[in-house]
Amino acid sequence: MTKQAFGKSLRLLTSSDFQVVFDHAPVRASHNHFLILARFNALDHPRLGLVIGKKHVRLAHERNRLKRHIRETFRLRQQSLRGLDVIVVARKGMGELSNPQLISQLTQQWQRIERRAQQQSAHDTSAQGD
RNA sequence: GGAGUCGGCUCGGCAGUCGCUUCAGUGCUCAGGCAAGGCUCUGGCUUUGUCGCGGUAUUGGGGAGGAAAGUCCGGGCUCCAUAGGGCAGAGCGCCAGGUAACACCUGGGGGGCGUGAGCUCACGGAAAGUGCAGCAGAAAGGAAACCGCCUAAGCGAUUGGCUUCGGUCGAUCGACGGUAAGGGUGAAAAGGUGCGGUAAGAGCGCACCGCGCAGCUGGUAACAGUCUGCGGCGAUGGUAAACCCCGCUCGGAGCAAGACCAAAUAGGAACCCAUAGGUGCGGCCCGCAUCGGGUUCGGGUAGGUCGCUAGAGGUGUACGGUGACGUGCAUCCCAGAUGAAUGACUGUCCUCGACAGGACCCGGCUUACAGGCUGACUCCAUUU
RNA sequence: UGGGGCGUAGCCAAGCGGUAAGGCAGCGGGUUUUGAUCCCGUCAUGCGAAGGUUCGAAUCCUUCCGCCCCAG
Repeated sequence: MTKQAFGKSLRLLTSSDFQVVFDHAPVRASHNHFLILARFNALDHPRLGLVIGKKHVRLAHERNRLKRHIRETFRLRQQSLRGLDVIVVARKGMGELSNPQLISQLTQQWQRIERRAQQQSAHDTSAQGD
């Protein structure tokens, strides 16, 4: 039951949190409507940050809709994103996506992030082992 | 029944699962405070009780809009001086009222539109002054005469009769004379129609309509009138969203205002005294503050807390008022986030769901918008 | 969220009540053996959009649209 909660601890809260991820994000997934940046943290849970610019999505209720869906998809697969700080950046045209399109594209990109994070951590541990 | 006008309300419903935020209660944990006791080298250490920031779990409440929007006006609130004086500048503009205030609202007047219910209008002043009107046109403002019309008087030319040779009576022509009817230009050329009048014409005269001024009456007033009198009306053309005049209103910035706690970092901050000069306070001046000197120690970025929601508040009711609204009483508490919350999924029903998301708060205006419910009224048709 | 500014041809722009200058680019032509230079002509719809004031609006007023900047 507690596995799928989404409280304050699962979010990036300060601009320094954001800056750390922007400065060095080894895991990335790019899509032509949005971009996901991720970096390992020292915690046993993931954290999410959102950057939805007014430039790219003009209307406030559209921005809210995007944020809700991003948070929802993140919430439902937070177990597999364990140990990552993630930022989702909106690009132009994201607001034109319908809800089903948005959800399918988001889940695709989350899967890519998970695979790359696994590869990365496997590489790190083997390197440490050597 | 059809067509239409003006309002008011509402913004998918229900069930289940997983989530977000806030408030309250409870359990656990815990920075720390307080009280009492014990030990002690008088620094402290420790036990119990109690309060309890924060975290977490759980239970139960609350959780976007009519436009939350544009930021176009008006306020509250905060700081700047207590928000003051003058100039400059800006806004508003039929009248009366409502209001915290307004550019809003209500009622009334006037113009325009509609058969009507109704709708609509930045609607003070051009008889204080300055300016503007390209092109066209003769002329664009207290003017002028291009074409045209006229030849009565007067003037000039030619000429005839009469003559006492001074003139006098005619004819024809002219425009240097008269005219503003008509033509033409323009957005605009200075009352209209008819009759009279005249050489031709003209408010030149008259009638009716229109206009202006004064009075009277009604109305708080704007204004109105089958009212009375006067004025022929080239008095007084248009433009003030041109300058301007008149009347009224306005100090500036904004919650990223501002107050408090407070790592880092830099050296300053508070109080008293002095006030020439510099700087700041809204554009300027007045005015005020500060820089300067002395004395005393705290100051403040990241971050956090407050401001932050009980209010010109909602609902009901009684009374006053044509109404906007006001007053009294009763009752209710109805978002308060801060990397920023109302969602997702499943099922189901229907009329298949528009525009769209609070960020200090209110009152308006404007713009966007799929529907649904409902009240009052108008016109047309028809039935009984 | 609050505050401020700007929209004139493909680009850079002047004009701010009276038929919208100018430059670059483009197109057509001329000069030249060819090219560059130079000369001439051209850009039917254009003043961000819609209303209003005015005889007349890019210009004045109102509302809307788009873009940019500043304040953490």
